[in-house]
Amino acid sequence: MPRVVDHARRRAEIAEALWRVVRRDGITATSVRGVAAEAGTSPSALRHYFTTQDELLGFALRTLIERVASRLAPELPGLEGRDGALRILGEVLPMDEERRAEVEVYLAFVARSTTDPALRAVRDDVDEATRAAVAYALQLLERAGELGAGRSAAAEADRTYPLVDGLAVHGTLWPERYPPAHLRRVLEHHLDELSTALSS
Amino acid sequence: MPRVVDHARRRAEIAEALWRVVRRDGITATSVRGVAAEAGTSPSALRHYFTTQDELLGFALRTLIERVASRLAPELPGLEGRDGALRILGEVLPMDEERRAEVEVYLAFVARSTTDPALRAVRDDVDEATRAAVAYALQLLERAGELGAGRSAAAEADRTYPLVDGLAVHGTLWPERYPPAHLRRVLEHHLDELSTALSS
DNA sequence: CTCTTTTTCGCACAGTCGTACTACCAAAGG
DNA sequence: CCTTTGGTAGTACGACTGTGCGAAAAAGAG
Repeated sequence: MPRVVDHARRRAEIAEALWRVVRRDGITATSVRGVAAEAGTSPSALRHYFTTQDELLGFALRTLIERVASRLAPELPGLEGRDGALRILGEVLPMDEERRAEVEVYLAFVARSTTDPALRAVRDDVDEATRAAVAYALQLLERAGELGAGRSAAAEADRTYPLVDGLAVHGTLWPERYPPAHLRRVLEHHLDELSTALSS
Repeated sequence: MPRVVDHARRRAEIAEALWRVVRRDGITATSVRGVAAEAGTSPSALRHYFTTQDELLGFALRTLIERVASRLAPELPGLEGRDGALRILGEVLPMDEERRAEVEVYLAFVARSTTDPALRAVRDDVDEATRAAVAYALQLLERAGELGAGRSAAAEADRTYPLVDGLAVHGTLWPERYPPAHLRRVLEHHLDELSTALSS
């Protein structure tokens, strides 16, 4: 066997290089040559790991999603009550620079995914997974009795999901106007509200 | 005087052609040649109205925003109470195909605006204007006594704005999963909530 | 008619894109 | 040592990009 290289690790490194290029130049100006330069290699070497650009883009997006998911998944079984719900909902929010970068890259991919079927499929999965995560957070509240009388976990999830997504977008696009403290305050205010009884 | 052409109208037509191209091919694949073909002219003729591509993109985005704003502005003074608030908040939501198209194009521009200073400025203005519109809607509720006791119009605006924006994004990206009826139901549920007293 | 001016068209230039192809290089097995 | 093979680099090709330039067309003024 010749020169051994960790294939999976190399692909992941290239994906991370792509994220940096997308953040710096935008997804429109993200080229195979640019990513190769950022990763410190040549376009030809890059093509050894990804035969086509679409494959590279798809892998980079899927890796990004998996990174977020794998950060939340392991501790998910141990979560309970309001703190657990906050932990879940807060994971999507850009509370630090790392997560802000992730959302920023993701937003660029979302725009592209409207006209790219492969990316579109990933986008649909992300929506499904996020919605499920929010629904689970609401169930944690309900189970802990932190959901006010007369409230439906499903109905409140329908409202909480777009709220959290909207907060994530705002916090990512305008971090000065909507800093982490603001996001947290709005989210906590919302959870406070959910704990009160719903008077018809 | 030679062949007279309504300059402003022609520019608007070209902008609309650009919107169609962005929806069809994505903003990444939106080229001067493509827009010219969609508008039924040549790239050279197009260049007579927009000397550079950045100028074309900026004008198209600004025109899109003005279109939404001019639809809401005239009837804004006459709006009152819950119906008025619903009217304002509903304007941003993709309740019909036309508005869904607008939001879709806008989302494409948002992605681009992260790396384009001129578009970025417009994006910042849109955030400011939308936030002000939501705040105004909340004031309408407050003035009509439809804001529950103990509630602050400002604090509820902080929560309502990302909610509406999130609903708009969801309804645009996944119109089958989040159809107009769903958006309206979630929004009304939220307004119902705002009319109740806030128990500390 | 001619002249003038706005609009349009065709062509060309330099640059970048994705990707195919070929040669080279390094390291492990014999 | 040599051979084999995964990885890398260079180069090239055709297509497409934004944009500049010069000529043609078209219509009102004289």
